[in-house]
Amino acid sequence: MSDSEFNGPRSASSSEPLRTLLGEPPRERADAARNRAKVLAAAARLFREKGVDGVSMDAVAAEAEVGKGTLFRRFGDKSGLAAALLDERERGLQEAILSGPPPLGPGAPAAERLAAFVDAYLDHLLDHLDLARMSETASPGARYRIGAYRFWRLHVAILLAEAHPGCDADPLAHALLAPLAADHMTVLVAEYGPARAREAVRALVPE
Amino acid sequence: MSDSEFNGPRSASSSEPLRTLLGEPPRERADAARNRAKVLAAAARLFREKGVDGVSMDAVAAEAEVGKGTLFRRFGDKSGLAAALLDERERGLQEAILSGPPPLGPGAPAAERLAAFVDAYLDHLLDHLDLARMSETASPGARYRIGAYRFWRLHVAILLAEAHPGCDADPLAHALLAPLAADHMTVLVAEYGPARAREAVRALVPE
DNA sequence: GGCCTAAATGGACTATAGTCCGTTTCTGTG
DNA sequence: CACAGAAACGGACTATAGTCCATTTAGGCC
Repeated sequence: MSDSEFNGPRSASSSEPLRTLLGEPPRERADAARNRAKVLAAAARLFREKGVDGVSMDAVAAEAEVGKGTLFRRFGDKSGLAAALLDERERGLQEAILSGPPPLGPGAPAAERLAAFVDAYLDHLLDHLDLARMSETASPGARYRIGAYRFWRLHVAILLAEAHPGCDADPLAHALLAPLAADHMTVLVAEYGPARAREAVRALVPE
Repeated sequence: MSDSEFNGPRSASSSEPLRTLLGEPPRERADAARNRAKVLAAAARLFREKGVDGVSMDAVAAEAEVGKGTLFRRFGDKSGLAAALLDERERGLQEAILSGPPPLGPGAPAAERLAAFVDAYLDHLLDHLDLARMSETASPGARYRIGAYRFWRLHVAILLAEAHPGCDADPLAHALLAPLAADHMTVLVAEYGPARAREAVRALVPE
C-alpha cells in the first residue's frame, strides 16, 4: 500500500465532465462499490466469529464471494482491510475531536485536550485491539501509512505546539503516539491490566 | 518463539553429572554449535550483501549449507535469527551499563543515567536499524519477547524508580521504551533526520 | 571400540500472502 | 440502443514462512 490509493467510498456527486474539471477522483463503479461492501461485511463477520488472526485472506474472499485479486486490489493487504474496518469506527472519535464538546473538542486548553485525546483514543483502541493490531503490524511501517494515523498525529502536533510554544511539535507528536501503538498496548494491558497501562501512558504526556 | 528456548551459545563448563546436579541446561552438542556458527556467519554475510529484507530463510539455509528445519529449530523464526545477530553487538552496551563509567554506568544520578541510556541506545539502534526492525516486527509482539528487551526495560524501570520515587516504574519503563522501537525510529529518522528524531525522543524522558 | 539414547538433522510438505493477466462488466457517448 | 474504452474481476500462479518426522549423529558408558 503506497499511500491512500485504497479504501474509502468515494462521493457520488458531480457529473462526469464537471468532476474532471474539478480534478476530483473518478467515481467508484457500481460493481466495485458492491464488492467493497460485500468484502467488509464478510470480513466483519469472519473476524467476529474466528478472531482476526484466525482468518485468512482466502477465507475472506470466499466468504465475500469475490476473487482474491479483487480483495487485494481494493484493500492492498491484510492490514489495509483491517484499517478499512476500523475506519468506520474511528469516524465518531474524529468528529468528536473536530467539533464535539470540550475537553475533547475545541474550547478547552491544549494540555487538557491532549489528555482527553489520549484517554479517548485508549478507549477506542482497547475496544478494537485485535483489529488495530492487525492494521498496524501486518507489515513494517504499516501503522504510519494509515490515513487515520496522520489525523491523530496532526491533532497532537497542533495541541503540542499550542501548549508548548517553541517545542519541535511534529516529531514530538510522533514520539508521543508511539506508546499508543496497538502492539505495545496489547503487551502493557496483558501485563499490568488496563488501569495501570492507561496511567503509564498518560504519565508521559507533557505537563 | 515462546521464550528463550533459542539462542545463545551455552557455557562449556562442568562435567555431565555436575551439570545435572546444578540444574544447568544440557551442554550444546558439537554439531549444533558448529551449525549455529555457520548459520550466523551465513546470515551476516547475506544480510550485508542483499539487505535484511532481501534475504529469505531458504537462502540463509542454503548459504549455511544447513537444512531448513535446523535453521528454524535453532532460531525459532526470522526475528529470532535477527535477534541472535544483534545480540552479539548489544553485549558491549549492556556491559557499559552494568559496569562502565558514568553517566551510562553506575555512579551518576538516575535521571542523568536515563538520558545517557537513551542516547547510547539510539546510537546502537541507528547503527543497526534494519536488523533491529526485522527482529522486532517479524511477528506481532516479537519485540517484547526478545531477551535484550527485558534487560533494557529492567534498567529503565530501576532508574525511574530511583529518580521518581512513587511512580509506577514498571509499566512506565515499557511506555518510555515504546518510542525507541525500531519501526518507529525508522519513520522518525526518515521524516526528520537523526538529530530532530533523537531530540524528540529525549524530550519525553521525565525530568 | 561398540552400544544406546537423546539430540540434532534436513528436506518434503502445508499454509498463506500477494501478483499477474486474460476475460468480463460498466458507463458515458453518438 | 449499441459501441468502445476504461475499470474491475477472478483465479491460477509464485514466493516465502514455518511444520513434521523418518533418519542420522554425537558422546557418555561399559
